[in-house]
Amino acid sequence: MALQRDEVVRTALRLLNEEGIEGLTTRRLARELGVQSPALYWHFKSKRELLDLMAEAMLAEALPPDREPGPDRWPEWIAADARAKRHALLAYRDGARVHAGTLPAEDELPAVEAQLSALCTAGLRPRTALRLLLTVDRYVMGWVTEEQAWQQDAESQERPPFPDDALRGLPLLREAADVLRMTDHDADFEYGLRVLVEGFRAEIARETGERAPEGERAPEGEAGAAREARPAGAEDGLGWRHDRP
Amino acid sequence: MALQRDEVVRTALRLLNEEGIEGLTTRRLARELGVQSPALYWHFKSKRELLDLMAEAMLAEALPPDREPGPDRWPEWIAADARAKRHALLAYRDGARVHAGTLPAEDELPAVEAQLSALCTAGLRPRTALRLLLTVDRYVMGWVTEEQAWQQDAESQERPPFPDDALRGLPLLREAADVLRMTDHDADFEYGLRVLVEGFRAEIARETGERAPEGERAPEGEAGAAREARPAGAEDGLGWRHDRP
DNA sequence: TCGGGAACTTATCGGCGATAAGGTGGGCGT
DNA sequence: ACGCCCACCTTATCGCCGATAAGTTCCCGA
Repeated sequence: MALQRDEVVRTALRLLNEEGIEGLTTRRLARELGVQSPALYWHFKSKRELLDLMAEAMLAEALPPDREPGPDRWPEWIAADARAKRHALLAYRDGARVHAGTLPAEDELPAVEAQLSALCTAGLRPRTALRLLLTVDRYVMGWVTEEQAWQQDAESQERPPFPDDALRGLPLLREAADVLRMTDHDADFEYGLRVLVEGFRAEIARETGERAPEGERAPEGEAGAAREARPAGAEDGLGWRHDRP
Repeated sequence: MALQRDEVVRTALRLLNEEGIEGLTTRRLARELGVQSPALYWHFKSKRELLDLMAEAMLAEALPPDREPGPDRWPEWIAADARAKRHALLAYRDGARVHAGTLPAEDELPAVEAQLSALCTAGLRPRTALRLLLTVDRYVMGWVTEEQAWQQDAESQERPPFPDDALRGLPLLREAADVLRMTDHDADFEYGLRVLVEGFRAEIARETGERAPEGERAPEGEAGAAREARPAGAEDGLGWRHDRP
C-alpha cells in the first residue's frame, strides 16, 4: 500500500503535537511512516509544501467550508470565526508558527467574497470590509503566536514568568498581574476581540453616516459612545483622514 | 581588539537585512566579524540569546525609553507607539520573526506601568488597561509578520499574488483587489489601528459607565455609536459577559 | 511478455548549531 | 622580571538537518 499525501499530512500533524515544530523533521516523519526520508520528496517538493498543507488542514478542521455568513448579525460570525481560527491554531503545538508564512489559498476566496457580501449589506464598502477581515485575522494570528510562545517556554523549563518582586514598586502591574502572566488566555483574547468588534461598529457607523450626506464630515463626535471617557480636547486628533480613498 | 557583544549584535542586524533570517547563521556572522564561529559562543550562550538581543536592539532604536504617556490624549500615544513598533520591526528584514518568541524583558515593565497609569486615569481598571496594551501589541505583531512574509515572497520569485482571473465571479473582491494584494500596507495598517482605538473608546465608555452605577448593567446600547449600522436584533448578543471579573 | 512509470531505497552533499579541548597573549601580583 | 591566570579565540568534531542523485522493485496495461 503506497503512501498517500493525506496520510503523510495527518501523521505530520500528530508528530507536530508530540514533538513540536523543532522535532518535526523529514527523517523523524519518515520513520513514523515506516519509510526512508527521501521518500517524502516523492510526495512533496519541499518541506515548505508539506507545512503549507498542514496549515491548510489545520484550518479546514475548524472552519467548515459551508458556513454561511448572513448579512445581519455580522458581529456574531466575525467573532465566531475568530474564535474558531484561534482554536484551530491552538489545537496543534506551534500551530501559529506553522500557519505563518502561508499564502492565502485561492480556493478560500469565494468564502471571503461571501463575507464581504454580508459586510457590504451592513453598509461597508468592499475595500473597508476586506480591511476589517484582515484586521481581525492579524489580531488572531498575533495573539495565538504569542500565546503558544508563552505556553511553550512555560513547559520547557520551570521559569516563573514574572516573579513577584519584579513588580515591586509597580502597583498597577501588580494589580493586573494575572493578565501579565497570562493565566486566563481565553478571557484576555475575548477582550481584544470585543474591542475589535466595537471598533467595527463605530467604523460602520462612520462610513454609513459619511456616505448618506454625500461626502459630508463624519458625524460630530460619533455620538455618545465615549462621552465620558474621551479626554477633553482629544477629539479624534490622530491625524486620520476619515475619507481615505 | 576583542569582540564586543554590542558590535556582534550590530553586525548581526546588518547581516539580517542583507541575507534574511535564513542567511543569518553563526558561521556567516563569524566570517563577517573576521572570526571563527565557535568564538561567538564565548559572548552568547546560544543563537537564541543573540536573537533576543537583536530583537531588543531593534525595538530600542525606535522606542526611546524616555517617552512619557500623559493621561489625556491616550489615543495619540497608543497609535504612535503602535506605528513606532511597526516601523521598528519593518526596519529589518524578517524583523517580526526575530522578535517573535521573545519574552518581554523585565526592564520594560516600568514603561508599561506608566502607560497603565495614564490609561487608569482615563478611567480603566489596571487589568483592562493592560489587556488593551496587549491587544494593540498583538495586532501589530500579527500585522507585520504577515506584511513581511508577503514582501518576502514578492521579492523571491515573480509570483503574481492573485492573478486577475482568480477574481473572476468575485466582484467585491475585485473591487477590493488592491487591499487583497496589499499594495498600500500603510493605509491598511492604519485602518485596523483606527478600529482598535475606536473600540478602546467604546470599551472605556462602557467600563466607566458601568462602574458609576456600581455593578449595574452596561448602559443600554452604549449610546448611538452604531445606531445606523447595527443590524436590528443583534444588540450585542455575542454572549459576552460585560462584567467579567 | 515486457516496457514503463510510480514509489521507494541507498549513498551522499553541504550546511547547520553546538561542544570539547587546546592555544595565546596581555595584565597583574609578587 | 617572572610566571600565572584568564579572557578570548582556534581547530576538530559531533549529530542532525533538508535536499538531490542514482539505482531498485514491482505492478499494470498493451
